[in-house]
Amino acid sequence: MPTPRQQPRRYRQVADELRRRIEAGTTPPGALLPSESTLMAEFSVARGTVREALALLRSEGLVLTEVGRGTYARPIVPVRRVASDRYRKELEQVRSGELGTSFTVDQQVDWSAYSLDKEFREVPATAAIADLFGVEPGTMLLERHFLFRTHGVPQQMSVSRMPLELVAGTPIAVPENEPWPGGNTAQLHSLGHTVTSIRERPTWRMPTQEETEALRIPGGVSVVVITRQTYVHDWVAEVAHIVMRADRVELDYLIHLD
Amino acid sequence: MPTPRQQPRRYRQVADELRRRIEAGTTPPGALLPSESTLMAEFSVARGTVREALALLRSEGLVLTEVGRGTYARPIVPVRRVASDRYRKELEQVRSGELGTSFTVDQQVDWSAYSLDKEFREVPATAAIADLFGVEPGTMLLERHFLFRTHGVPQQMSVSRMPLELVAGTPIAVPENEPWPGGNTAQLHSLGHTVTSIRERPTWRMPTQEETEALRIPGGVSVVVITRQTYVHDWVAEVAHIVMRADRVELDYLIHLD
DNA sequence: CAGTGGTCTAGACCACGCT
DNA sequence: GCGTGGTCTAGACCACTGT
Repeated sequence: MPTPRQQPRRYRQVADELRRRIEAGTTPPGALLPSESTLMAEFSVARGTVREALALLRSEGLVLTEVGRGTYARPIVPVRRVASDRYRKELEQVRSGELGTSFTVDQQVDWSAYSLDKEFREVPATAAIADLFGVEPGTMLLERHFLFRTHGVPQQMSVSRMPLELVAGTPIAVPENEPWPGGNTAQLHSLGHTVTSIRERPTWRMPTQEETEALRIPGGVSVVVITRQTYVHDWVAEVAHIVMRADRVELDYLIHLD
Repeated sequence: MPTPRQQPRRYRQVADELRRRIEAGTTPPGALLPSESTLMAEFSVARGTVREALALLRSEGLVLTEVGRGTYARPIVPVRRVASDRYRKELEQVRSGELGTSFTVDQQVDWSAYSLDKEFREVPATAAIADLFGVEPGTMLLERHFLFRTHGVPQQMSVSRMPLELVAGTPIAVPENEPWPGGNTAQLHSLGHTVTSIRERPTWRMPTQEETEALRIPGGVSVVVITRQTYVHDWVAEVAHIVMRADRVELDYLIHLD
């Protein structure tokens, strides 16, 4: 039996007290915590100890840190539900001729409230991507990089790829046609292909430097990365990687059994 | 335009070099990295700097740390695919009378190779749980805590709840009947209810102390938590929380559109 | 500019795993 | 018992954010 520590670690004591204040509402969402030097004085600990305590709270998702500004309680933000039935809705919209994309469905924003940066490239498939498509490595792809914003705020980065052979010379290969009403589903529909299923594999990790800058992610916040394969029967028509702030999304998958 | 740093941070240099060694195979999976004091000497930096570098690699999932042992490159372990069609398979097994549970389906292990700790409680529904069931807070539930192991190694913790009214006096309320061939699906089937859909909401976070101990999670590894609702038409028959090591699972959702 | 967090140093004592 | 990482102290200089 390990002897329980007589003295709980100081950094945990500090973290516990700060957590208590946040949960009690003494430090309401969005409010700045005391600065590191203030906390050093308040708890009579070294700065390293204060920083350990704050790192713990960051890893719990309770606080965010921004340089020059400070550490603050996680603000309440509307969390975006990324539901599996969004693709069904998208398909219905396409068939009925309505506007929208799965992005606008998730965000519940008007089509007009979002904008995106886009960059198209023609690249050979890496081994990993070729595997997801089920083609030979080196097969040429149209790779489309997007940065979505709502009301000017960056929300989502994605890379979507389609076989170049499929889209070369079509309106899909023209960046100016994005955003395309109805999204991928509509694009494939315009080529005569109806999406039959979508496979999504979500993973979580810390953001890369590029992602931190592009999505303006504060310290301690991780990202969700969804690897998506768009199927037309057994054929993979599109492979995408979608990156979002983990604290702004809630994934929701409904599995029908009957 | 911010001036790019002339001198990259030392801890990043250390992390970059260690990362290079791992990716180049110089430090193969499972191999110990040099100890912190060795790294201090090798790179001529203070211990805090070495520890920052290792913390970065941990957050990237490249290395794991265990006290008294050291920091080592992440070993290659068979990753368990948690596929959405596991419930379909389970339902088919139940109908055909075969043994197994979705856990054994995921793990691809024999029914006999796994064991579990179990603890049953009768508790009133908290507000959050009641909301997931769509009942009044305080409604009595049978709460079943499980710790699954394969070949003795802890793999998964879960808490599964069913309305007490539904299961009181039935074999489901008897702990000795676990593990129950066919799992939840079979249990509900035995009461005359056929599962029609499953809703899963996955989230990621750092493990609690309890989870770290129960699942023997090394430093830097996070957990996946799946909130599951088992539906019989519009009625929620079960609410579960499933906790797994994030580096040992790959979530895989297939969304049928036709 | 003052104040914030980011990085870095150079010590120290401790709990834990292995042999 | 020895070496590992975990925790803690007390300094220092820097970059970034706001006023």
